[in-house]
Amino acid sequence: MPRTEEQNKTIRVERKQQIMGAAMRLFSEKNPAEVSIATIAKEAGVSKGLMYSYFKSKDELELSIMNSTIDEIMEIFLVSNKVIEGPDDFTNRINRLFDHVINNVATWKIYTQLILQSKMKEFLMSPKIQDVMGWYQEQLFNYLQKQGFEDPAKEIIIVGALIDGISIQYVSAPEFIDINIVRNHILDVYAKKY
Amino acid sequence: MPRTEEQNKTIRVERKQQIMGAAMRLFSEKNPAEVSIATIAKEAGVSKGLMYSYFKSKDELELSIMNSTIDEIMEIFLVSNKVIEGPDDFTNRINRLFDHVINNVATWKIYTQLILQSKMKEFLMSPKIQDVMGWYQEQLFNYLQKQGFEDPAKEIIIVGALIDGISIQYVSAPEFIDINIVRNHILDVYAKKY
Amino acid sequence: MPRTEEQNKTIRVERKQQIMGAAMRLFSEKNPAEVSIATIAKEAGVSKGLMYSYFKSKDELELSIMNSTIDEIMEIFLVSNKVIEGPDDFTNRINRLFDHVINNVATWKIYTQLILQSKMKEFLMSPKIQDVMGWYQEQLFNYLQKQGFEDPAKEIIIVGALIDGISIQYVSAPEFIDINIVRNHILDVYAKKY
Amino acid sequence: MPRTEEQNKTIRVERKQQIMGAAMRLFSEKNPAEVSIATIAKEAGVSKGLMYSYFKSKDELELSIMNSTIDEIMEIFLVSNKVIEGPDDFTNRINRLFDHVINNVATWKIYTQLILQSKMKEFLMSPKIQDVMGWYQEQLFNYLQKQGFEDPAKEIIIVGALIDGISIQYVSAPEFIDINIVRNHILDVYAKKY
DNA sequence: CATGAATGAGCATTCATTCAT
DNA sequence: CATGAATGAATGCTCATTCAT
Repeated sequence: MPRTEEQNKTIRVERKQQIMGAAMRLFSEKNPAEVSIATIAKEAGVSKGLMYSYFKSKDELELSIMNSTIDEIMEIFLVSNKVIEGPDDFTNRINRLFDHVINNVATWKIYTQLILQSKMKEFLMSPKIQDVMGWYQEQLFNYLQKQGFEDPAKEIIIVGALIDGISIQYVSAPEFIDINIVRNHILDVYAKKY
Repeated sequence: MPRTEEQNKTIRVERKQQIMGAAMRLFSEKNPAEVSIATIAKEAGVSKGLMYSYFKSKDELELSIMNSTIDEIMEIFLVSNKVIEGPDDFTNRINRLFDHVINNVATWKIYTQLILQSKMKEFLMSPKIQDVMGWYQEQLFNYLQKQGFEDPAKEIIIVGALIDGISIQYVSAPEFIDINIVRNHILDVYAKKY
Repeated sequence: MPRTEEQNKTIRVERKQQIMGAAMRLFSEKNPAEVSIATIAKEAGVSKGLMYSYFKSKDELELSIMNSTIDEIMEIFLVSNKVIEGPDDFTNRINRLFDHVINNVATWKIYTQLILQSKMKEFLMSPKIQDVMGWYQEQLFNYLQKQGFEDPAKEIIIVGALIDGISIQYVSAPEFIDINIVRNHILDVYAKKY
Repeated sequence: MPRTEEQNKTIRVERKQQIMGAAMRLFSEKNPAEVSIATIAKEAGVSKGLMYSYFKSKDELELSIMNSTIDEIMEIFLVSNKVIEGPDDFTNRINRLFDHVINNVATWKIYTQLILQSKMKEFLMSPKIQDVMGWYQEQLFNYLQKQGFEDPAKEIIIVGALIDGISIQYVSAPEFIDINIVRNHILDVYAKKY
């Protein structure tokens, strides 16, 4: 008795995640160029041939992973598009972000590798990303202004550098880096309630 | 008559730099794994075969570039091993560092890519690197203590994160990032003269 | 639907023999070092890439052929491990051997090439080979003693030299060498019935 | 002061022998195809370039060695073209031959490798070689006839097989083979004085 | 005569992709 | 939907050969 269409759809979604999960695990340890389709297939527990039923090419698989990684990280910042309501909300968001870095080293390793690739530039400059980023910076600007910072634009850059810097250090060597020192510093400086 | 040994040495030194320069240019744009020896040879204007007269393997070439990149960056920090004498000296060092980032984007792009590679971990943990890093942190610690900071160790981490963060942003998209905002921030906070 | 495991096994066994057959044909004419994988693939009627699905490397292919050649030749001598029962049995064995040389020039060409390779020495000195050889010499010794030869050990060396010598001559130029003269000589001298 | 033409000629002859000697040493251990010109040059203590002033190509070098090896071995048999005068002369020739095998394993290793190569066939079938061989077989025939052998042609084949067989065994593993057993056997059978 | 830097064709090997089953 | 045998283009690397010095 053949599977229903519904069942097939479920299988397809599961299989796709299975494959992407395997690929992410491998890509976080090695460069995509150094990970073969055969290796990914084995890690995912499927045949090489089946891979091509889910992704037209290795490039498309890489792109899918890039997209879902970016999406995952964007989601952290967005919190469903709501405005930053005050120091507590800001604190929550920062905590969410740092916790995510700590709990998803693989994702962030991929993310940091990605932003260094020249083919990512166009991607990061795409309207979608720019929109999210622009909106987020606006939120931060308003929040920091409300908090009494003279040059909120400058502070945004500083916070961004701090987060990027400590994240890259952390994913490079999680066992040697105390990421919370920077987290607390950011909260101390930018989430003080007056 | 055959070339003198002197002449051959000169040729070999020049050629080697020619090849390493070409490789650095390409490695800064793409992952080494995605850059073929043939491409490097063409960029360097030499034949594929000659590459192997200067580097036993592609791996050795990559390693050479890793080493020279690390050496170059270490040199920025060391300033002939002298202690940090005061705010002016600190300012000079920070300027030297930021100027180097601005003028050597390729080198720093490679550097940031390198620290994400797992095979680099052992390298960065090697005594040589750890020595330099340890010595440098000691210098910074003493300087920041003299400057009146309560928790110099914390400040070192923050400055490190700031520098790493803004550098990675800058080398990713130099035309969009105003690296000097962070430079001035660091100087404002840590090089104030009392 | 995918092929059954059984079907795949059959395919792999056939293909492997196809490749080894082609390689033996070529190796019997030229030194393995002078025969490229591309040539073997063409002779076998498969793609270069497929070769590596059956043999991890060219070296492994050469080794496989060495092994199967040695095995084939050992088998000639063993005759199911039975003792040499008398002149008739001895005659049969000698005939079997000479017939095999005549009908398998390629195999013997490879065999003679092999015993000259220094890397074969350790192989020929391996316990497995030494066991078979030792057992066989013992059998011969007993037989020749029973036949009334004063110094059977000496005769074994002479017979061995005769066989090796005429074989190498025969496989070098089958059309010019009358191998049966030596066959008859051996039978005349060592299989006379009293 | 430039070298005289005489001196140059001497140098050239010496250099050539130096190179051929080095090549023979290496060829006796490894297949020519596995020995690079660079290796031969280093072993001979000359530059790669110089090799080409003495031999137009690697092939020509191999051919030169083939020729000189064959010449050297032919010389053993010929003894200045004199007829075989009797058992003592025959004994001397056999001894000369066996001693040469024992003292020139490298040469004989090359020789045995050579006769298995298909490109050697035409060489061995060349008039020059055939002449020498023919003449030598005639000598042997006459000698053996005089010694009272019924079928000298058959004996020639047997002696040839014995010598080839024991030689190939000896050069394969000199430390395990007692070549003199065959030498004595040949002398016993074919150099008995009546 | 002598050197070794330089070349490029050729080789072993890998791997994304296809396709018969 | 699922498999893995098969392909062939591309890659790292070697090596005979050339040639400026």
